[in-house]
Amino acid sequence: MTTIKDIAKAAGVSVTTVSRALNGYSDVNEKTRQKIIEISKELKYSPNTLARSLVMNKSKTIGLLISGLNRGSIKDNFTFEVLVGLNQYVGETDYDLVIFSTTSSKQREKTYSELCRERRVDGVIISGIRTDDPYLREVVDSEIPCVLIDIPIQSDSVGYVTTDNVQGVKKGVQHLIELGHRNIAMVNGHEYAFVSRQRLEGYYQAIEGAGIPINPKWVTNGDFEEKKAEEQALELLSTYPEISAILCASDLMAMGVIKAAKQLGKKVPEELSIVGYDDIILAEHITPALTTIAQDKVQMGFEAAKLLINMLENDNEPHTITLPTELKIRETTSTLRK
Amino acid sequence: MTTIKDIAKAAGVSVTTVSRALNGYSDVNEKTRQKIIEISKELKYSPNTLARSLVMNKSKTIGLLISGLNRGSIKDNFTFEVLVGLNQYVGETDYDLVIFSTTSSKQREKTYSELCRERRVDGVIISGIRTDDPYLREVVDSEIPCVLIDIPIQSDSVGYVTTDNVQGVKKGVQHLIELGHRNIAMVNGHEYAFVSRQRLEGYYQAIEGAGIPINPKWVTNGDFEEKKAEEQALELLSTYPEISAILCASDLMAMGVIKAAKQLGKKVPEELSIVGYDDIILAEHITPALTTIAQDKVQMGFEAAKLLINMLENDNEPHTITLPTELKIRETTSTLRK
DNA sequence: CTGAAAGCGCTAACAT
DNA sequence: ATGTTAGCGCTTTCAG
Repeated sequence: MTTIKDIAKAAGVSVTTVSRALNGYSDVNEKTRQKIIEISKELKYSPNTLARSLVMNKSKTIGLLISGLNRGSIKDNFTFEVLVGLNQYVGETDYDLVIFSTTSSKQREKTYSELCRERRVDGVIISGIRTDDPYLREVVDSEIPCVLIDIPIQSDSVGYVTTDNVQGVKKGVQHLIELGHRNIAMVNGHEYAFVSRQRLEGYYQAIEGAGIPINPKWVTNGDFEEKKAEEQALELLSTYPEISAILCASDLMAMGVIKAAKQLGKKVPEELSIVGYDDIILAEHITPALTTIAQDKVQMGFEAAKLLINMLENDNEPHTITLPTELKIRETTSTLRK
Repeated sequence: MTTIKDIAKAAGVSVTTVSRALNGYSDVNEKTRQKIIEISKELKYSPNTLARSLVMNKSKTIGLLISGLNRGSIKDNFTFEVLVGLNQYVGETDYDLVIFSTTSSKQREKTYSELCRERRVDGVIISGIRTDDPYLREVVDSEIPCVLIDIPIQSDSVGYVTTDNVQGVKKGVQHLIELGHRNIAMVNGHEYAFVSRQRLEGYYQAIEGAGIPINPKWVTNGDFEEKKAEEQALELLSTYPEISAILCASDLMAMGVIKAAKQLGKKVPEELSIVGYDDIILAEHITPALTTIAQDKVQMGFEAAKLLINMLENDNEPHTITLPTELKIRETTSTLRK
């Protein structure tokens, strides 16, 4: 494996000059540079980024702490789309992404900062972490630049990108209200997700905004799981048959709710309108196609990478980005049938 | 940032001893070791893997060369599932995955080996590459251990994991034949994919095995694209209305074919039976649910990682794994209607 | 414009 | 059982 030493020898110069020539410094004779470049090509030289990182104390590497890289996250490919966005932006830079595997048994034997420091990543992107995850506290305390996805925390070294969850749900609920619904329930995620709190807030705002009294019993948690949501909906709809519409905090849960409706012999959307959240691939392909609040997951990844690299290179002030959502009206919502 | 030097100073020993103590060497007094470990905790020491990699000449890092990390690959989440499998296995080891972003404009300015050597990866996993990709030749020539997904090439340093594509398609076609079909067309991928060649072979074997004459005109390429497959099917079905069944080399293409059938007013499966390949998430959720040849993509990723790390650590001989497929009979195939 | 020398943090002979 | 020394490949003062 060729090193700058080899090149120096071949060119009859010092390693210093080789280093400077290859890195485009100005204070090197253009002829010398050309010669060095030529020789380095002949010798098929590639710089050793490890050595460079060691001395420069930065690795041009971004760590990925992503919980959704497991079998359970395949159906809703939120994680993948974020990854695509990250990759898209990072691909245009000289950074690389390293995946910290946190699925394993050994996962919690290393603290967050150990993980980062060992690999000497310049920054980190975190997605799919719960608010009660011990790593989260560490992130805030740590000096390492970090961008969170869907967790609105910020400091000098941490920023975030998220979508406007309050507005999102509001749009969904208002759509139902416009269709004449007043008995609107909600199947939310769980209390350890920031987005769930925000989506609940959106629900309240929309309901109250329409002068409809809030019934806390009509709000339940489905843990973002299809099965759990199905069970919750089953109970909800049996106990309160007057419910005519349900807003779900994820499309997967909406699919569970559709199953519940089917079991109870309630036709969707004639007897029960359903709104999902996310706009996963499945949403438009199931029957009936799911009305949902779409968020651009690829964009989220893209912006997260952009934000982090900006923080790394320039240190711009506002480290936060909130993306809009879009209501996609499809076939699971219709006017209230008396 | 604490280094072993700091620890050495604090413990009153040499850096060598610290290094040995921390790395579990036997030739160090147990008391000294305990003291060193304690101090290293107090000082919140994390080893610098960069420095270690540099001197050991291995990085405990696996490079990922994956073409399907872009918007176009979201619908069929083949890539993601492979990634999940990779992550699952790698997570149990002390390796990390680094994603080489090849989506970018700068992508082809670096050769394969430059990419690998710069980051000093110990091995590489490649997926989604075409047979005419210049990287492929480099892989074979290169010394760097590599596992290919779905490309049956092997040497001392390269292995592969794939599924039994011949058998897979054979099962699909035989299923159609058992249903009474004889006029069976095929929408294949493209000539730059090994799997396409193999799947075509499976088609031939099954057709000939049943004593049905082969009609080359009934085999067409859809480039693994939904839209392209739709167009091809449209032409095929218009020109040869006697075709009663189509085997597709991917589920996405099968969805295109379904659209084509719809346009021509052909009912699926009553008037046209369709078999897909892959068993993507969508397959069982669309209406009618797609009969397809399933491959376990997560498993593929898992085995690929396992294989590579085995090659890295032990150098076992046979570097190849072929996984089985499974025919999933759903709603797009039925007995031939006269 | 170029070179000598130091050092990034770590491991690995080779003593002792 | 422990320390000394050298060196991995690179960048970066500091001199010249």
